[in-house]
Amino acid sequence: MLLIQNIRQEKEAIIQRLAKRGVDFSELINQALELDDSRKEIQGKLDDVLSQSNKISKSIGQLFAQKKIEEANEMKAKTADLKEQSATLGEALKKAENELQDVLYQIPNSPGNPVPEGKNEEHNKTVKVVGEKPILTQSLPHWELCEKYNLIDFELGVKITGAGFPVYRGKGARLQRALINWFLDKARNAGYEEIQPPILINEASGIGTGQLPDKEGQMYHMPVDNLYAIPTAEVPITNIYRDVILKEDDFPIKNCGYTPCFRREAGSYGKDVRGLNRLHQFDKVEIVQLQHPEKSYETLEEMSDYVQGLLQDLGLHYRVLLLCGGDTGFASAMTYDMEVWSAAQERWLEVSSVSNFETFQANRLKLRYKSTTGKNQLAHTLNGSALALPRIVASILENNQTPEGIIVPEVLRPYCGFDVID
RNA sequence: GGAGAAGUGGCAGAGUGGUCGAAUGCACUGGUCUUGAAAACCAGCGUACUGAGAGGUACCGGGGGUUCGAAUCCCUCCUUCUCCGCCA
Repeated sequence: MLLIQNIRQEKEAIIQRLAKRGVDFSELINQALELDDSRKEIQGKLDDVLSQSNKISKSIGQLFAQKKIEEANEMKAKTADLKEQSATLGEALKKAENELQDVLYQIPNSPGNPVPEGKNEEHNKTVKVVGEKPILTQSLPHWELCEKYNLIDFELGVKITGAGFPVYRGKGARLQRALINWFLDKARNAGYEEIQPPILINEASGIGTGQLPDKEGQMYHMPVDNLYAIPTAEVPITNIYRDVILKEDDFPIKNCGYTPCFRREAGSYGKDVRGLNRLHQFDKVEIVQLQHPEKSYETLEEMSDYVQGLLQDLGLHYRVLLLCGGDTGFASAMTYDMEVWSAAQERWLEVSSVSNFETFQANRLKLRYKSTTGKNQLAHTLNGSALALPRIVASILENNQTPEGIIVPEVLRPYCGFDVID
């Protein structure tokens, strides 16, 4: 959520930056400002009324103390009108606040300066391409490789749960575990504290990171206890810092965590969701940083470099995209996507997304820090996948296939306990 | 799941209807003193909205109610603790 104070101060600049998303938000912005004006006006009136009635109440107390019962009762009569006014104004205030919030919830984060203008993925900017397309003597897609080597059984998952819930087995399961451990060890070596959060969250947490109230359809919901299955570890980990006031020298806070992730992915079908490309349940190691506003873009680069280091270690051919305004997520100010080349599918697969949310999440979370001047200010939050497993597994399987079997990347061998999948 | 107790500022802990946004202690920050430190002493020390400012308003687990007035009374939800039951 954007800060109404910022919208007020830099209205035109924000409208301009938002326009990079390919949509004109000036109307909503104006609406927000008008609603905030009326909110202020109502609050001012309400405060006056309350102030008067507080004064009267106090004097009634004093009169009682002095045993001036009659005078006190006279004063009581005066409050009836004020009471009615404060009830009316109180309701009006609540309404104004809710309306303002509704409008603010509809406004996405305003893109950072380097973000290119554009409506969709066609306008994303390729920042970097690393490595080369592997030349394969055979090129089976990963779903065929999974079957051939008995690594992942998609049908079995359908039987147990439904489509999008694969069963990993044998070397397939071990490869999963190896990747998770290796990712976590790398993150720890890079200074991230490992977190094992709950994978079910309450409503307040969903609101804190912006999944609620709008995107509940994308999460699995357990109505009996009103809990949601997390779509990413970002949700529970970032919510650790909900309603928290940090000290300035706490920065940077670096957390990582492995969790399964659950996404309903309502509405996606077809070739794009074949095999591991899109799942309802998958594993991911997430990295999260809280940073001082002046350093968050530096940190975004650092996190992007970190994720790229993982891809390089795995020997994968990848590219880095700077997402254009229209393709940048609702809450993000700037996002890099890392895409790995899938040799058999002959397409790029998104394996990581690293974003700077600036104060957009922190505002909802009420995540602040006390600056050296003693003032509380919103912190910046960033996160990224490091990494999501399914597409990494797909790329490793496809790109490393040989007639003799699938060659396990060297860095994973100590974790897997085998060199080749055959 | 059953029975009981409790939730107050960073922590501890007073406060059971009226000058309580809240005593006191610890912690923290600044100052005096000191070559420096400690001790002692003095001062400051929650959050948010609003106002040019003085100030005003709200917040004592969350929500609702009673009252002229609620940290204090009532209802409800949540959480924690103790005992019992069940159980990885």
